[in-house]
Amino acid sequence: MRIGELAAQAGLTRDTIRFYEKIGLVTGRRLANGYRDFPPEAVPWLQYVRTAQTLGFSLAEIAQTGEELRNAPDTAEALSALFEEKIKVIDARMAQLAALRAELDARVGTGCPLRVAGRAG
Amino acid sequence: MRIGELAAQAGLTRDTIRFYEKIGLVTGRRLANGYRDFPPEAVPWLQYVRTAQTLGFSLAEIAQTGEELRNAPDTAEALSALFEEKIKVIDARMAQLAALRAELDARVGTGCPLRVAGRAG
DNA sequence: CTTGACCTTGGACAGTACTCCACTGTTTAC
DNA sequence: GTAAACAGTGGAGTACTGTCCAAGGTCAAG
Repeated sequence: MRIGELAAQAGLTRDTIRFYEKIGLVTGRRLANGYRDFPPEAVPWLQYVRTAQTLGFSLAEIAQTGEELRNAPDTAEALSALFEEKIKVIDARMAQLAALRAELDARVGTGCPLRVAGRAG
Repeated sequence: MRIGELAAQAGLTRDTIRFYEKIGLVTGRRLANGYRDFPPEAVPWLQYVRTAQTLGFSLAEIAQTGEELRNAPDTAEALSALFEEKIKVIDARMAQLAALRAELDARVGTGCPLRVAGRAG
């Protein structure tokens, strides 16, 4: 598919996709006329990019994930290991969020001003 | 306390703290000689800032939270409302994380390449 | 009174992630 | 064939979040 359609389906602008291509976040071949031609998988991939991004991963990190996936041997194990690694990161982040949530929750109903308790130091 | 001590205790550089002061993220008074003088609460506050930041909140958002807290009437209700609002944001973010985690978890053990399933659009 | 550690300011620079623009080429519809 | 919609490139500009530097002021110790 061409860049306009990908942009529409992924909810991005053409400029953003060109930028993503420049930094290696998406790859596509070129048609004879010079137009970019993206595979259909680019759509869910860009959606994944968006998700990962809102979770605090930089585009460089996400691009590297994609790179690793492309370079990984076709064994399912490589993919599984990568996914498990990501899951660990996510779990850590969720724990952080839970801690912050508990902080705030404890303060609801009290007049206690903003002082983050816990390991100060 | 002066900027150097605050920087050491908060694990930041003096430049970063000056930058934070410039954007209203921390406030302090000035000594007669022009030196900044921060209250002890600045330490846990900056730790909170760090936490909130890694969770995806921009410095502007965090600064606004601090602002609202300072401007809030001294009723505990205002604080509670603010905290509850933040909790909602955190819950939403955690839900996102959980969704992504489930995505990845489902793919562990399968050879399924990176295609984010679900509401493709 | 000098030295060194600390502080001040202003401004330049950097990395990330876009966003916009001008100018040009290609395809599609009429 | 012409206009509209789409595509290409290169480069400038923006917002955020710092980071570094130069030139200088302040303070405690010796």
